[in-house]
Amino acid sequence: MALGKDYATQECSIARALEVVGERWTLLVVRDALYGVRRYNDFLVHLGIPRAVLAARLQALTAAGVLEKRRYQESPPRDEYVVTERGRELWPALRALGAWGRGIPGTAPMREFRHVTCGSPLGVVGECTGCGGLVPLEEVEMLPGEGLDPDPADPVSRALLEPRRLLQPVVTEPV
Amino acid sequence: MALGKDYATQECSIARALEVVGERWTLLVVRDALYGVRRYNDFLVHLGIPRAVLAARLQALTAAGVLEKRRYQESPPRDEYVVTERGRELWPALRALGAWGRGIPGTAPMREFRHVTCGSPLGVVGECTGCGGLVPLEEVEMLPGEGLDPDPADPVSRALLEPRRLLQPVVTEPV
DNA sequence: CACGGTAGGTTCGGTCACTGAACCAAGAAG
DNA sequence: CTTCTTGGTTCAGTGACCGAACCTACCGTG
Repeated sequence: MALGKDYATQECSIARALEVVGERWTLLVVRDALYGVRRYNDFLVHLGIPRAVLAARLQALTAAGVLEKRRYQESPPRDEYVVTERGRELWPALRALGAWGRGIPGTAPMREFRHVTCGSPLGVVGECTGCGGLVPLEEVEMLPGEGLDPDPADPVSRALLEPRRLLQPVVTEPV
Repeated sequence: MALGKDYATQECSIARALEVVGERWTLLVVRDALYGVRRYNDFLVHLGIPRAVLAARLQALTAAGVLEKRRYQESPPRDEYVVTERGRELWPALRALGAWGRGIPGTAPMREFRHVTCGSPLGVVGECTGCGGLVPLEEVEMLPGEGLDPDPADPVSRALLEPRRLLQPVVTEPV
């Protein structure tokens, strides 16, 4: 959103959160990071975001402490972006937004989320409807819903078709 | 964000939610509406938003079913914007974002939220830490926090300094 | 060593949304 | 008849976003 000037005058935690994650694409980048996407190229093909914007968002999120840039191989040097604890704390907000988005008319649910240790579906804010408490991200299982394209073009979407845990790194198998 | 083209290709409830509430200012308008702000002029002075943008957002939110335009006096004809049930369902998402925003370093908490019938503070997603369940918006009491300017310029901010329930209409007493 | 491929960017011109200020209109108040 | 209030619309300027092209290491192959 390029907020700075205006939102800064808002005396509100919501406005300050939006200063960090309120710009276009930013929350979708965080969503993908929580789904296990880590590499520049994977974000790129999965989101369909302009390269310059992606670079700016990754840098801003890293500066905000939501992502962490980490060298995963030396030769050739390659970095990946991993969500930090601070980034994981955005899960309830993303989950609530997603739950709200499901209520938009004329659409089928895209993904289902389950507490893997007890099998119950998640509530609107990521709590377990079975055992009641907030579910650690590692115990959240993501399953494809009926609204999802069964044969997507990009390899990241294909990898995300499998039932999988949150945060589990996406591996894009070569075509 | 003016999403349309790009986000439409995203197969994700979060992306679809952001199509509706992801543009600049939109979530802050909804926040104000949940706080009890209803009139064009009150949104204007409280948010410091350009008039054209406010008009566009109010119209878009009304079209999306988040707000409802309602005639509150006939002569002269005056309308107010009231949150619908669909709009109230955004509260968990806003609450989660606000809770996350409180964790941004270098800031004091702006507002506190309490379950008025039992006095316990609200958790990160609007649940009651005392009695456990999700709290109906009418039972949420909002109190000023230490980070809040004790003598703000605009009448809406002054009205929101008082402890008050969510959704309770803001009355801007004449100066 | 030339050549092509991959990962991760930067640069650049065009477009579109946001911004602030000015203007407009219907009624009420004086 | 003039001014004030409420709720807007119009308009020029600016800045963010867009897609495409280009750049830089490095690797693998012949």
